[in-house]
Amino acid sequence: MAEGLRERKKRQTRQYISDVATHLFIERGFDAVTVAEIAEAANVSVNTVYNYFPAKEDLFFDRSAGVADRLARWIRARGAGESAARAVLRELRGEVEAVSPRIGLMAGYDRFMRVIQDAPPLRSRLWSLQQEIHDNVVVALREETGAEEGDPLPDLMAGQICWVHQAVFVHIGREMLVGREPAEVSREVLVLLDDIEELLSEKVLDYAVRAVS
Amino acid sequence: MAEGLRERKKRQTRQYISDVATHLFIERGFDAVTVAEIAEAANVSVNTVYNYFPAKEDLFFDRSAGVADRLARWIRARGAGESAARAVLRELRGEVEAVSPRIGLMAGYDRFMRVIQDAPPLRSRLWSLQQEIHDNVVVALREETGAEEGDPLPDLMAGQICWVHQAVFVHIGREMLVGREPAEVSREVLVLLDDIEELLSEKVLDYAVRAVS
DNA sequence: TGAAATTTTGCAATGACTCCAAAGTTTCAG
DNA sequence: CTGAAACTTTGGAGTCATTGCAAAATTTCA
Repeated sequence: MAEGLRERKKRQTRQYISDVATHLFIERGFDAVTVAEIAEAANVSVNTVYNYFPAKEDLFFDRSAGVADRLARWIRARGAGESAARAVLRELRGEVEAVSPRIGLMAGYDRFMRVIQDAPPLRSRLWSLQQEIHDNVVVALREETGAEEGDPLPDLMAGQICWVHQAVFVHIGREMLVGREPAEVSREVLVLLDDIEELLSEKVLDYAVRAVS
Repeated sequence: MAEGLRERKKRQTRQYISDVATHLFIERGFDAVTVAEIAEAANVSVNTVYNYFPAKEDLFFDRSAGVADRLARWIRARGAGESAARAVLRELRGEVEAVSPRIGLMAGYDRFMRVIQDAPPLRSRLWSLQQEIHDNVVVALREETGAEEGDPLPDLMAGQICWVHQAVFVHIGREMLVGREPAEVSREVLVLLDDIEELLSEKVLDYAVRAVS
């Protein structure tokens, strides 16, 4: 089954609603846009909006699907002889470096941040996203290290690793909000990543090293 | 001026409303209690409730005033030759040890956690509380170390220090939710604190050491 | 004791979100 | 091609948090 008309239509509708909403939010702010307005602008009923999105905040974060297990994925995909933390550091560096060439990726990121900045509900959502990331990392670490049931270590390690990720993005967000240039920010973040790595203990940097096959 | 009748009454009313609300939340859960019910149970109008508390969640967290600057206070009050991180570790140990004798302090803490557990809005509030704590720590560290304007170190260090605090409380919360005995949990947390300390790098443990007078 | 300051309250309104049953569409077997 | 089954969209009514406003009650103090 390729994909029925029904499926395709649903996905399009969903995408369209989310796009329209995001546009409106960026234009006028999260609070200043009512769900009713979004529905009207997207040519659907309010109920349809709620059919796709459980809450208003989800309209804004729809594009961030796949973010929740980023770190866990990176960890599982780490190379032989590489630890969980080092894998995450490497991937982060890669991602940040990849921005310089294609700066376009970050265009508009500041307006995006601005919306979040002054909408408490959106910030809450970001936090629960962090929580999800953390939980996924814990699961990954448990599986990768075969830690015992009550072992608190995977949890602590996940905390450290997620902290790295979070520190980077909070920093990026802050800089973008102040209007810094993407290229400059990306260069600066590479330095930050070095600082961060220096702050991690050997224990953390060497946790969950994948056996060299 | 000692304190007018008006002031006293206000404080009593506030306290009473919050108490009534907390009781109801613990009895039936956050969602299952409407602000109107709380108002009625406290013999005030709904508007009066909103006079004192900006949002429903604040009714539950009113008692946690003073929590926001705990860490910052601990850091500022650290002893000569002691670093910020070590001060926090010491205070945390002290607090945890102090629980064993007076176990009463933690009675009911599990029901308290339960309410938070299944009320997303309450969890959000906890997160913003963490954020407040973090921000206060950053300010404290900046002042104590005289770090330069753009120096990202205080922020990173604050992240590590707050992580310690958070790890401890998340752990306590989880254990209490599972119905563990307070005394047992407290003993276990002391071990956890050792694990945590071992995970911190020297850099973190030795940041912002107060000069020996 | 009475006017000024402050708090409490009632009323009305907005907006997010839920429930339900009535259309409207799409799918698919016959 | 056709009609019933499955699914989506919609309208409408209702709950609840939260806000704004002006009247009513209370407290303060000269």
